[in-house]
Amino acid sequence: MIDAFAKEPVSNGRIAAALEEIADLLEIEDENAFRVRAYRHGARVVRGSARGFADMVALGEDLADLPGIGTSLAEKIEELVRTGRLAYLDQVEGRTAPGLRELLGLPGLGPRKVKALRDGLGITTLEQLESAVMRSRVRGVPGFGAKTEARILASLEHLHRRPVPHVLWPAAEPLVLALTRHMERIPGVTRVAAAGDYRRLRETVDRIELLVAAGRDARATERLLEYEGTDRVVSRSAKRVKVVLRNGLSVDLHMVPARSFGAALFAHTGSDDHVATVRRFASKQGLALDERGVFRGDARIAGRTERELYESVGLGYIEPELREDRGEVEAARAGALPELLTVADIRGDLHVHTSVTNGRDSPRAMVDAAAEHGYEYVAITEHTASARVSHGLDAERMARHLDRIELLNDRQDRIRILKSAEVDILKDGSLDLPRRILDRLDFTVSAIHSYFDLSAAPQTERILRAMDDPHLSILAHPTGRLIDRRDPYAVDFERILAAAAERHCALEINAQPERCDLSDVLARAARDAGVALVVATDAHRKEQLDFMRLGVGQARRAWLTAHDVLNTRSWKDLERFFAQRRR
DNA sequence: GCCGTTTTCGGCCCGACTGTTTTCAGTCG
Repeated sequence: MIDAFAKEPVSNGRIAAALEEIADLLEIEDENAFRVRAYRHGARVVRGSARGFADMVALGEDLADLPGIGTSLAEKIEELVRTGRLAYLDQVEGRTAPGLRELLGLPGLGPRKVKALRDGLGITTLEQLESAVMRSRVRGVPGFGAKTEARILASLEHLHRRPVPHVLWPAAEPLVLALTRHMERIPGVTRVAAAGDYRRLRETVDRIELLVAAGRDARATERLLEYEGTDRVVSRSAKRVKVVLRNGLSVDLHMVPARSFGAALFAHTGSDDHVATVRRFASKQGLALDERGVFRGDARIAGRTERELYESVGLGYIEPELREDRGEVEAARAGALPELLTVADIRGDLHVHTSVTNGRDSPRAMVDAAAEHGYEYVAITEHTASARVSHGLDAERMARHLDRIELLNDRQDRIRILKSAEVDILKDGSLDLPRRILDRLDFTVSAIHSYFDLSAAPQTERILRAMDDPHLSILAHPTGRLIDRRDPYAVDFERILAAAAERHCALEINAQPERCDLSDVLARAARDAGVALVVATDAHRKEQLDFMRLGVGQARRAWLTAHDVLNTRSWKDLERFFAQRRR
């Protein structure tokens, strides 16, 4: 049935991009804002779905049953999936110029101003805008003045210099910590907190949001400008200052009174959708919720802490990682929020490399570092031979390596060293070690490192075949994506999940910052499909063992509890789980 | 365009900030 449609199924990403483009173009046309929002929301639903919309269409499911998708969006998505085209998008594109969407991306330019530029000066591209700004023609358009013109020029120059819209979470962390320390040293400052994507542990961060509570004369916004990493000021007022750091990341600093700190933290932590949903929930009860607090009429009934805010509207406290409008508000109302995994629950790291293959530190050093983390066990998982670039071990070298690991284990009793390997899954789905070696291992971490561009059918078969081998215990970095660098390989993920659940194969949440693989969305789908998960760092040097915090963060974003994650268990229990695979 | 224990029409979050069109529209978060 699925084959009745186009050979290359239309991806969720492509559907979402089409809906977003319609939203952008309609916005420029000054279409009803709620209609625009409906397209944007639809795009988010598609992008956030673990299931392929193309599959759902192929199975004859009614897309309009999904929240945020109505009959109109459902029809358009089906058309796109079936034909690869979307007539409505072509139509809207046909009446607008292609460069206009880029103009919308400039700070200070919204749909109305973009429209005014087009109607007034015929500007439809960044180049035309730049030329008009240079000749001071923009200030002649109604609604524009010399200041706006100067700001546009600054934005354009900035655009030429830096196409870096975001950083991976761990790159934001030292900046957040340094900024926090800088602000905390200012006399009169009583509290500093980071909010935004950073606080929600999103895999990437495109802006640092910092809240500061201070006495009236602390002049905290001015002091931010003294921070050595500050490159330039974008905007500034008594309550808010926005700067760009030397590395290109922007920082928004909000001055907040202590009595509103919780409400402001809530509002700036986001996500926007979560905040909107909680606000709607409050308003149904006759309560008004904004950055200052929760109000019944003129009376403030909450605002000092987030917990107080949630409770005042009849919800349990919702952890930041859950605030994505993915059902957490309903769960909080029903008292059904999960008790999320914590770093303290983790008893060991199951994916660690050493200098024996492509790691930096010796096995001894990695084991010591793992012991210092308080772990009960650590698995040394070297690459196998076919992973040539990683100096992978062939059968003979792996045998000698395992001898040495056994020796190392005997010589210390701080931590149990597990014998494992990151076994390459070859093109035909077989594992890259002979059975006699695989039998010596406590378990394996198996992964794809080659032929990323197979189409979905053979790639899926390859992985299923690998899972048929009882030696495959954990499928590592299951989608192969590298954030901003490489898309996930094409695969029928639902079949992978079904097979993993049936065969007791665990799936990894790989905590390398540019992997975060599985993603939050897919990890949640895996859990829902009954698949056991592992959070592991894939550390190649001892400091990288700290990536566990990021991996646990992604697991929390996936609603996982300690129960869902295998490496919260003792080795004895873990061994029992892996033994289910090998009769 | 979506949605409904105020259900098929009429809402949909809203206040702060900015620049400019001097009394408020547009943008942002």
